[in-house]
Amino acid sequence: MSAASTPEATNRRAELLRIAGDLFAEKGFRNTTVRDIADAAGILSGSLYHHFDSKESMVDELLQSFQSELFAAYDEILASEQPARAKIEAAVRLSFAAIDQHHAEVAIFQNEADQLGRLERFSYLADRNKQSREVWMTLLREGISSGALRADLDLELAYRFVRDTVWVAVRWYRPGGDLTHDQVADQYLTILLDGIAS
Amino acid sequence: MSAASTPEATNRRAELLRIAGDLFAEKGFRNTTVRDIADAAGILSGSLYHHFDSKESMVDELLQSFQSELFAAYDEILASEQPARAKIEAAVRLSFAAIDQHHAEVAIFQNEADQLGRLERFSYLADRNKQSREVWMTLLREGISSGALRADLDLELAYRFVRDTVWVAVRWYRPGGDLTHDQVADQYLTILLDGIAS
DNA sequence: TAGCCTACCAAGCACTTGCTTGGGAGGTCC
DNA sequence: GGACCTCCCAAGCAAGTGCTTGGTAGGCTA
Repeated sequence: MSAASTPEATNRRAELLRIAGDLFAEKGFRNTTVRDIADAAGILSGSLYHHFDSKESMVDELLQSFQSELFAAYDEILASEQPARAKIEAAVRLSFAAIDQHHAEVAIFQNEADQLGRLERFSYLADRNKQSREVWMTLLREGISSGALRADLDLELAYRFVRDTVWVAVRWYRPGGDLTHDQVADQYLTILLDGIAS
Repeated sequence: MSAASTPEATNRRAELLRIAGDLFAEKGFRNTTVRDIADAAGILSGSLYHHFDSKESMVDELLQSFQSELFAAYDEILASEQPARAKIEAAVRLSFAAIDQHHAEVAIFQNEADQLGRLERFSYLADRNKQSREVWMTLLREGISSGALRADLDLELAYRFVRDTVWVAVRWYRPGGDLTHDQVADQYLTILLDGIAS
């Protein structure tokens, strides 16, 4: 019925979660069937329910553990002692590192957050969304007041611009490709900070 | 069996298509059932098949007519006699106008192109993707060779950056909101061209 | 007024969906 | 060697899926 008493004890469970996450990221949550997951794992669909309560709980676990890790890292940057511009660069780099190391989770969050967020179980997604907004707005405000960023920026639009440009890269970036995530982050930062005009 | 001999003759059909498009955009294609569409239209699901062959043909018609209109407009900009920077600005503005006026179609294309593209019927989506790449790469190259854009740009990454930042706005932009699509385009262009740094 | 048309309903078919049930093979612990 | 545990299979259920079928009401045309 329930999973192992200590979830981390069994790594079969962790592997099933990884397989499910990859499929959710590739085909979408609703578009991935429990039979798809079971096939990819080499077992029958019913056997998945020895490890997990439901399909929902799989994606729930993936998103929660990823987000708690991500936001802890954001908080560290916010609390650090460095110039505003360096903080922004660090936050952008962190996001690209997340795309590299937690590709499935980022993709799932980007593609399914709107849909899942309507379910009560996933109401924390809206909270994390607000939290993300506060992180970036704080960084942008610090940047403006310190003189590192243009004072004539529309804060709200600038926030959306930064947020979107950072996370949308999950659509094409593939771990192990030509460029490392830090190289991509460098290029994005030069464009974001200084623009493409000469 | 088949639809009206002249599709534009009946506007009931056009309205059903609009209703379906809104639902596809909001809930996703697979996640929208023919019963959802019929409910929203106030008829029974079977009655939809008097107007359309299949659910697939509905989204097909939406995407094809939108894209043929969009790329005709891009071609006009490419062929026009104006400086490289003005062409880029025009192309960005055109994209935001499309988000405003064809919100559902843009959202569907952004969210479903990867999935639908795997079906042979929607193989033209990949062609349009290449065509879009050629449009933007041409604009960027003209910008660099004319001196309007920085010469040290990574063309490939710059293209992805521009493409993504333009279309991803469909996620939050809502027609009839605080800002017009042209105001949003202005803000995006200042950031894209000159960056957020001071 | 006969023939045809558009737009729809009522019912249901074949299939897919997430999930449940009962059980069994192989290992571990005392 | 008995009790327990982990991990899985075999079979199937109820709900939901896209789509089909036969039919009907009301209008338009000759």
